[in-house]
Amino acid sequence: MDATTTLKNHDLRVTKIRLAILEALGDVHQAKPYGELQAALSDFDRTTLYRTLLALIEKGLIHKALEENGESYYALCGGCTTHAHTHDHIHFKCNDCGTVECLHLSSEIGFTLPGVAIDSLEITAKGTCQNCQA
Amino acid sequence: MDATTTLKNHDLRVTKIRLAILEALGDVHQAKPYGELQAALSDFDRTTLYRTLLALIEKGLIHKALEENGESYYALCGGCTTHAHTHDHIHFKCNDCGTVECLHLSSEIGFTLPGVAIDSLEITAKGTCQNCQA
DNA sequence: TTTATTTCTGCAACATTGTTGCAAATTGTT
DNA sequence: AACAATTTGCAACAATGTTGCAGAAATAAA
Repeated sequence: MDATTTLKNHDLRVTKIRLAILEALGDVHQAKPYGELQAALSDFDRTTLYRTLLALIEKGLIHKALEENGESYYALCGGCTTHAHTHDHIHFKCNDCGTVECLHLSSEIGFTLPGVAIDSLEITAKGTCQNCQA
Repeated sequence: MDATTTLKNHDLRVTKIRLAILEALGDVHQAKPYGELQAALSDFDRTTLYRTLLALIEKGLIHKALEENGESYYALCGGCTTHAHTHDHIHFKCNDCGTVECLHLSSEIGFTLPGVAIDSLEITAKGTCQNCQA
């Protein structure tokens, strides 16, 4: 499915920056930091990028994978909709190359906290990715 | 153990803002957002607060519990040292009252990701805390 | 395809947090 | 009390987040 169709399916008009963002995010399993996106999309206004990211998040096309040192990382969603974000995955950041990946978990992580009702769970693992292991 | 002793034990000079930060963080199990700290410590310069937080983190007295919407949440460490941060806990944020708690896990969370070497793990759960459940 | 309507974009402007350099003030030590 | 080492406050700037608004662009309607 191409980006144009994806946008239409998600109730979004097809515009240059939206197509550009979807293309820039490219790989479904890799999150990109805001700074990198802005550099890649420097033709567009910063405000527009900001608002477009918000719109894409709201419609369930992308999600904020991670926030670190004041910078947000964004990634395409695999199967999220406006009403149901199914993020049964964890984010892994390689301390070496800085790559942030969205990985699916083979097994469910289950645990309870006494007294509290858990709605959502975010797991961020850090370490060394396969490529960076000498 | 009082704050003055704690600072000395951690190789830090005893200054007003450091005592004030430790006091402001108060409860070991609750993380406070930067904005709240700044408001509580408005007598001090913002830069000083910033640098002091860095110093306290480096010496293992406090840790950054969570980063959300560009704001960092800080909490006292329970048993961290300069060289060994033992954060075998998760952070829980109540969507109702906004409270962020550092909770210890009763059981270890164990899982592996194919190919990668995991160094650290951060888990943030969101939901409704005990107080906010009607 | 032209027009109308809705939405999006770019610009200006400002708030907040992060960050560094430097001189003056403070702390711990002798 | 004097000294050396740190720390603080101020100034200054970078980056990100955020809003309002007018002009531009995209879709819907004629």
